[in-house]
Amino acid sequence: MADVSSKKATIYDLSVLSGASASTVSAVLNGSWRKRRISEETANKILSLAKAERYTANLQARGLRSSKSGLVGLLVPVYENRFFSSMAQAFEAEARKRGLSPMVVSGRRDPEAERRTVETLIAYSIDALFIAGVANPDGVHQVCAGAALPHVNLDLPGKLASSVISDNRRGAEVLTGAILQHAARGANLSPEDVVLFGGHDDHASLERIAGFHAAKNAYFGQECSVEDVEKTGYSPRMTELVLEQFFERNGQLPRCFFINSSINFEGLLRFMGRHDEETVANIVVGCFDYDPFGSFLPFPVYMIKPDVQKMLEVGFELLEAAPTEPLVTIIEPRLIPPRTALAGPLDDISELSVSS
Amino acid sequence: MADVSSKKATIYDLSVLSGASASTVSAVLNGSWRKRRISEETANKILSLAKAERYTANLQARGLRSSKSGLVGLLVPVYENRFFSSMAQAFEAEARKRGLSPMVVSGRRDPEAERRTVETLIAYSIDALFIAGVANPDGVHQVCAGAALPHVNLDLPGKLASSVISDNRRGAEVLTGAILQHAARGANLSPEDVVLFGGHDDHASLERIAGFHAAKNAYFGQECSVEDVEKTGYSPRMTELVLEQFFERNGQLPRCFFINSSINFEGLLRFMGRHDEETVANIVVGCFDYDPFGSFLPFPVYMIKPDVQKMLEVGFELLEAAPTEPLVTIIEPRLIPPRTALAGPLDDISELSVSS
DNA sequence: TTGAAAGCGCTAACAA
DNA sequence: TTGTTAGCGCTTTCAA
Repeated sequence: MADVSSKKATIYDLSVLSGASASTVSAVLNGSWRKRRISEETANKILSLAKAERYTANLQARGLRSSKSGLVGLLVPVYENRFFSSMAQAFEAEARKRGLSPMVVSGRRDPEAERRTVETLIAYSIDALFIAGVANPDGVHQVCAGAALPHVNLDLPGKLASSVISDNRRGAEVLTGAILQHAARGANLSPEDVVLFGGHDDHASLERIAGFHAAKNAYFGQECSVEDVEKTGYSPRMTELVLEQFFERNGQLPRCFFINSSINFEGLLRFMGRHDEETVANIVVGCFDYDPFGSFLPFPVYMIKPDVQKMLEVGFELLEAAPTEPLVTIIEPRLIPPRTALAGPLDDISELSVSS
Repeated sequence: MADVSSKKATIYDLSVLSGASASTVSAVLNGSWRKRRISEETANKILSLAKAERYTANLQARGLRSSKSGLVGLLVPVYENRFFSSMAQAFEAEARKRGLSPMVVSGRRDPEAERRTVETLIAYSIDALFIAGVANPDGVHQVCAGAALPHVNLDLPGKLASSVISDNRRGAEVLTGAILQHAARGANLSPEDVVLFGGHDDHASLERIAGFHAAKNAYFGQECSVEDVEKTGYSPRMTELVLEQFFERNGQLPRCFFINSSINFEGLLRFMGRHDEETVANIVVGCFDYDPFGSFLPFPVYMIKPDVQKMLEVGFELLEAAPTEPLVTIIEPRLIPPRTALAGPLDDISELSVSS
């Protein structure tokens, strides 16, 4: 019977109980016993003993000794956002699938915080790091390089390590095409009716802007030289501000919005909160990010859903392959038409019994 | 100058370089040197050496030796949800404020997964665990007890440890009152116009149902004995199913919805995706959870926002106080009127420079 | 004011 | 097929 004494059992306890040496116990318990040619008999004895004693390995000790902790990190800017939280969800699943333990941390787009949290992860000897959405990629890369930490960039490209990114250009093109087509059903459009809000000078934004312009040029059959991009960074507050300014300047909102991310979309929500429903009654929105609630707002919202699951699969493969040259893999995102609520992680589980 | 050799510096490296012993270096580097009466001079020498060598402590080794890892866990069902992701955000902030490292894991409301992930956390010698939203609290509690792991229940009460929960009853009462008042502006209501969807037999659901009924009884001035609760568990799919059944049975949706959580709300979204906009044109919704996008849907949505920040502050205090008897602390949530987009974590950061 | 030495729980040569 | 031994990097008595 299991000893109920609070202290956790160690391989030494099992060594004494089983009569085998600590190293034999160790080998049995970490699975390397076949290779170490330990008899099935002793293995079984130790295994059942371990179960009886509720043995679980001390992963800090194992990590210290073997200099690999089994921890993998994911750095996101924030959790409170459908894109990054779904990324965290996929990351956790993918990590566990590989017997690794996920550690998700948030850098809050603050270069200081980003560096510090990554340094902390390194202090815990994480084996690898996935980097998604940082304010200062160079700073983080530098820290990784200094610690010789394998890492993969997610959703943003990097020079020092492999990257998995969405097809921002093509996604933006498709998204822009969709809102143009939708809006054109009602009335004639001119180039200044179609404006992009959000983004900055990062790679993703620039690609999306390029795709946005490509689609507009194709639609209008000309090089549109109007000012149709309002950069706001990844800040809801700034997006709201810029929208207010636009509204004041023009007396109305543009007919078609391309919104660079759900974070910027929250800026539009704030604008909506300060104006009546008429103000947004006729707009058509395309957002480069997916949020099920965003999909049902009182105007048509087309969304682009990056394939985070795929991105993480590829990311882990890249990590394992450890190519000599940094590789960039581009993953196709998916256009989500208005009024679409996709299934999520909670759909995979067994339903609870239902009473009325 | 710092050695660029990839291997990380250890206290022994600094010991050699400084001429002091490893134990002295250790004491200086972990801050216990004043107490150990080490001279300011040697301390400073070692400190500057450490900086030059870019020394960072190996936290696995420290943890192994001192049998406290500095890791705190948070178990949530899923990330992809505004409530739990804001909880993760607050948890991380609160943990770092205390010099601890957060590890957030998702149990996917799967009793097996919940146990396993908690066991893994324990294997990494986490110092404490916060438990929020599990399918099988008993299983998890048992694992914690077996490892003598201090833990705090969040958003659900538990017998074995202290709990911090929302005032579900009062919140539900306020929320129900708000939707009743709103809906009454248009037409006369009868008890069967006001229906609760979601939840199960867990404490939170039961309290919310009680608050819901209290508010209805107060409004209608009578004990309403109508069947006005449709339990669906915390499953979008099941919620959708039950809504479809309701719709088929009655030829229309109820006028007023009380939705037990944003997870159930996603079930309503799916229903909406399968029906035209007319079907939901006149409903009034109250949701026990806050989501900024949910707040702007094409019908009035009142929401209750649990005060996760406060819940976590209290949670950590409870952990530190370690009361002999489990304590239950109730935190007031906040009613959010329709069309409200609150500020979030990204608003605290410095804005990027903005170009047009 | 500092150092020597033991050991946290585990892994991995190397012997036997 | 198994055991012995020497650490991984750190903390912590205990002595000096």
